[in-house]
Amino acid sequence: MRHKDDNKNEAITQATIELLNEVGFSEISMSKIAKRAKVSAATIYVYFENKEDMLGKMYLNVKEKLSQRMSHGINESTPVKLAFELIMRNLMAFNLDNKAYFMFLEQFSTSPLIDKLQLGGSVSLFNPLFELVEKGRTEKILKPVNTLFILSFCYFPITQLAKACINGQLEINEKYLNEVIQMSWDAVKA
Amino acid sequence: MRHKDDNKNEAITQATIELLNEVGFSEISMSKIAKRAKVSAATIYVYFENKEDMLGKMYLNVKEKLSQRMSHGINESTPVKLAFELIMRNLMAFNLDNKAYFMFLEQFSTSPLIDKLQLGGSVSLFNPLFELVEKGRTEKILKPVNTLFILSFCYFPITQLAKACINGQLEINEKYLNEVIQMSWDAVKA
Amino acid sequence: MRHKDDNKNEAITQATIELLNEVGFSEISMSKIAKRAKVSAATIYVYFENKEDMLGKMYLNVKEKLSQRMSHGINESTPVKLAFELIMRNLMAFNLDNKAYFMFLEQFSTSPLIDKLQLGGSVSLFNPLFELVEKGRTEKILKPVNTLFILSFCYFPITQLAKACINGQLEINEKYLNEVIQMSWDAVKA
Amino acid sequence: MRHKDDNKNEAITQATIELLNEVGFSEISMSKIAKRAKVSAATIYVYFENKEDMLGKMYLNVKEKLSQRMSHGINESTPVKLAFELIMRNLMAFNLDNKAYFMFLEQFSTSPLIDKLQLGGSVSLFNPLFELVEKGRTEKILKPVNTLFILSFCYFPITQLAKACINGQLEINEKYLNEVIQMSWDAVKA
DNA sequence: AATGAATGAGGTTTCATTCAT
DNA sequence: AATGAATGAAACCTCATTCAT
Repeated sequence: MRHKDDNKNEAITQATIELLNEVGFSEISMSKIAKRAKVSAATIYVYFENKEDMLGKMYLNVKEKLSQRMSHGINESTPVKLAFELIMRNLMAFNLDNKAYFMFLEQFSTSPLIDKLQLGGSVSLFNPLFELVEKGRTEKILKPVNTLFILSFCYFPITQLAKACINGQLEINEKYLNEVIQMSWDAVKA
Repeated sequence: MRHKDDNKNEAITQATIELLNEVGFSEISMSKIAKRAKVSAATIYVYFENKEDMLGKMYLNVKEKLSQRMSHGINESTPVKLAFELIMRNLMAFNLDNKAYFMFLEQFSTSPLIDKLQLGGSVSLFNPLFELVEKGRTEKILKPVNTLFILSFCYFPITQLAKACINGQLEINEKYLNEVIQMSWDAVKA
Repeated sequence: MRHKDDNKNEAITQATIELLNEVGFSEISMSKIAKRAKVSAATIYVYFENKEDMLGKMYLNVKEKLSQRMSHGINESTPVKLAFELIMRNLMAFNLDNKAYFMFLEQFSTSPLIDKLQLGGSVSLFNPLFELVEKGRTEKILKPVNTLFILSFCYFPITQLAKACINGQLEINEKYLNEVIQMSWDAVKA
Repeated sequence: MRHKDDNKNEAITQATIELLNEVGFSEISMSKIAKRAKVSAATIYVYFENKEDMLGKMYLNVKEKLSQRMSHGINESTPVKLAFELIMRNLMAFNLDNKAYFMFLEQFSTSPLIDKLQLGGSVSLFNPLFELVEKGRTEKILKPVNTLFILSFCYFPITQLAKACINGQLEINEKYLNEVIQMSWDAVKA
């Protein structure tokens, strides 16, 4: 038998994410993906059970990539405030470096598919950060509010900045980044 | 000539928004919409040019509804801080009262369709609020940052709270609402 | 709106039955049927829900045709023996006059589809004849055995003769017909 | 070179016959067969040239099994009437003991495949019995009619009884068996 | 011998849209 | 205005088969 060709799997994933960015959920199709990935449409079904399975696996895959990048350079001894800033910088960097992944996640996370496939809420993305928040709260550095709120202020404002930069509404800019980080910090700090 | 029947138009809109919430962009179709709205698929083409035209018009329609509700009870003499709080409360109320509209907007706003149809970014949503931010800035009540940032902190955190409530992750709760409003205010205040 | 075109329905039915005779269950396809019937494949779905629905409805349709022809010229006053002979002659005539219908029924009646669609056993074909058998039995003209057995001897031997004629194994022949009728009668008579 | 594995061959045959019974000609496929037989689809092509070849060989194989069982316990000195009865009992026993084989034969024998593969009519099944009929006719025990007719009355009525039993329309029953044998004998005896 | 990978062809069905009434 | 009929195009997916190991 032949080996499974990692290039094919990768080509399919890449093609899917690109297409989803270009045309959206309503217009992607297995044959368009196959054509872009330069494989037969039937080949996709060697790697994935069906379209849903494919999209679901890709979502988990990309979310994992973001998740790892997000906590890069942070460990349990990192001071809370610094960690908070680093997470936001990591997020910004990931989103700008991986525009397609980023937009894919944005689109997927608002789609009913996520519930249908029971791929969990966006919360799970933050799993490695829960301890950090807990620590910040006991040290009275962070506000004594629901962890979800803290994480929201960490994730969404910076994500909006990234989107504005990608759309061309705003130029990418260290000053902007610092402003948003400061604002988010003001929101969550005790 | 007979009149176009507003009931039919409304039924089509309602059916589309419901379906988009239930199954997502990849699974809606003109015939499913027609069946749900209890009209013939051909009837949809009496009211809209084609599928894209239909979705685009609905998006503008719903966005307008949200936009109006958002600035409800606010005028140029409303103090900045109060106005900020009212906007957030209005947003929360709209999202919870109009779950389907809300989720429709969320889904649409991340889709490439929005660029294709040139329906403008989410900025336009805030048009009536630009003056308010300007005023806050000159009065040194708000931070001297890009208006987009101020509005981001006004819109996204509360929206995430609404989503968490709708998903059942959090119960709806005046305390939560106050906490998020306070956090957002801390972010934007000078 | 347009009228439903009876010609189209008929063309689809005819094409299906012909093809099933020519290539069998494993090789018919909706697109082959459409091509032969000179309609779009999508048009078939205007008339039938899906392939199974289509085949099932055709089966009932053809079975009804056979059923009616079978009891042609017979009423409650027809003497049992004559009626028995007439039924067999009617069957033979139907099968030879409607080779395609006949082979379609033969093929369908051995297929698992018939159970899946719950189209009833071949018994129902004989509904109008049950009374006749009952009468024959009370008059002690027929053997006092299960009605199913009587009907079996009425239906299957003559059907085999028809098949042999169609296959070219035997020429069609009044003598043969009489022989089989006589044999069947010897089997069922008291 | 390794030997072909009889177990695999057997598993493939078994899987095919089971599936044909369960879903019919229109729904079997090489991959379903492979999955059921727990081999790779490619393995089937080690044993058979292609799908048609496979089905054809299986048909001949199963028909041979039935053919042998049918004349079990009979030799040239067996009296005609007894032989006739034994054949019918053998048939009944085979069909009930080998439901899947039986239904497979029924389904295959009405399919156009049988002509396409030129696997001969059902006549060949009776090859070993032709002499018996000849003998019966010269001894004036059987009616002086076409051999095909005699064999029809031997095969089809009892087969219908078997089918009715398998379908659950009738319980299996020595009395029923005797009745049908008697009826068939009345049909063929001089 | 045995098999997972790979695929072009084709399967069934639904699509968005137009037509005729 | 409203709609059932009709359809070419395209959707997802499975098919029988071959290839490379």
